[in-house]
Amino acid sequence: MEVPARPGPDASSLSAHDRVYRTLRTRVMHGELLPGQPLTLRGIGREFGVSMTPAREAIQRLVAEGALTMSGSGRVQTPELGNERIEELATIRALLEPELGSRALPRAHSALIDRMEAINSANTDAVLRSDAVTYVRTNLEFHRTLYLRAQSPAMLAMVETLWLQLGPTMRALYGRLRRNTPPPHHRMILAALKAGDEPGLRLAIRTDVTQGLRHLTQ
Amino acid sequence: MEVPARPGPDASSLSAHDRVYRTLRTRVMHGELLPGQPLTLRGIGREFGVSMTPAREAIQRLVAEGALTMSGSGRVQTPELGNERIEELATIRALLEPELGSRALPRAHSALIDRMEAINSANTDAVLRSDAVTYVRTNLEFHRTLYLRAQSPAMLAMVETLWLQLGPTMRALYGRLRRNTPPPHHRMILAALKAGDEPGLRLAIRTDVTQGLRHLTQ
DNA sequence: CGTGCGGATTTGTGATCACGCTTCGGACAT
DNA sequence: ATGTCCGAAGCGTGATCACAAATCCGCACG
Repeated sequence: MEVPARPGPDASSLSAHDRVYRTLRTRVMHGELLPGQPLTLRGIGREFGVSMTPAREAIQRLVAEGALTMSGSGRVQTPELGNERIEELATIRALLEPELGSRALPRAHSALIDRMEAINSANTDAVLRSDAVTYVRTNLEFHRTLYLRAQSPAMLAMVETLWLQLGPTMRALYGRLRRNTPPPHHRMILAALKAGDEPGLRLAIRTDVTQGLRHLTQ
Repeated sequence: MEVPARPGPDASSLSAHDRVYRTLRTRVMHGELLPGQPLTLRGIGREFGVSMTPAREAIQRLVAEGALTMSGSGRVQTPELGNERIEELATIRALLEPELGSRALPRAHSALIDRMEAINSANTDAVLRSDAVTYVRTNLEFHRTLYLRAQSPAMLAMVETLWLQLGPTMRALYGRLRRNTPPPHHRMILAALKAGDEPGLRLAIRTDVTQGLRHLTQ
């Protein structure tokens, strides 16, 4: 119905299937859809006012990225990940994201850190309000704001694919345990950035990523 | 026309778009298509005897995986990667593949090593015959045979996505410099496997991945 | 009250078509 | 001989339809 995705900075909303794709993508990544939620081509087409053709392309693309799973009969739903899969994806995040942080560190000026602190406070707000979707969204924004400075588009795209696969699961997990403490390691990340401490930054990011998901699967 | 892809172990060739997708995917990954080669929906449909619809789905899926690039006007071709992108993808390989090797190490029995040595000799043959496509294919088979033992499907899928993006470029690069020496570090990988030397295996894989691509971009 | 079972509905798949845009080739003028 | 322009051909996009398979719901049977 609503959620304009992010018609955003790029003025390339030319094709209908791209608009559908982008909207569904951010919905999945931000955890607006719960794991196992089914999607139908005709339903999506109806919602976006398009026919089945662009809906099918958008769905197919999301399936290829792992944002959605397709059963043998073609039925599509958000993924329901097992613990071993969650830990595997967390491991990959722990391998890639410190590298992105390290590459961003030399280019992380004070304006960037200020912006990250603002996002982090919005994140803390979401925790106190028990707003799972906003929590996930601001958490990812915090990381992406830093990683954009790494100027490593392929690596960032790969990490976003991981976020995409974890989106519904993260929302469900964060919603399950109503944590009332802000994300623990974001302050360590900010401190390491200010100090220019590269090993400390790597460690802070790695523990933020793994710890954030590890104690949820136990 | 030919190249049955790998109708392979899974007997799920039910849908036409899946058959098209799989065939094109292995073509790209093995470097059977040169960088910049254009693809058209009607051409693919004609070749596979299907209409544009399944051809479009297969293409869209490959674009989502980075195996093909789509211009703003919807034109599709194999990617022409710049050096910085190649090095970035090689860095990601260097981060993920040693981890896969390390996870496979405890499960690498002698039968597996024997199979890898057979693949490696086929690889050496391809080098001596200057058969670039076979070289790329056996090289990837060598790695995949090991990584399958890691039982980390998400990580393996991510690495295969990297191979897919590098496919046309690898073929073009290996074809450009007619190397007549076999891949240098495969023997080190095999030796580390036999010795159960985990740090040595990580190093051997990392250098095989980076060195294999690094001295090609210079 | 639980358990199969059968028909109606809904779903994905693939083919076909119309539309608008991009691209490429040749003719013309310079 | 070179550059420009215009037309035709080819392209991707999206809508619609027919078909087969899967799913769902209610009814009958145990």
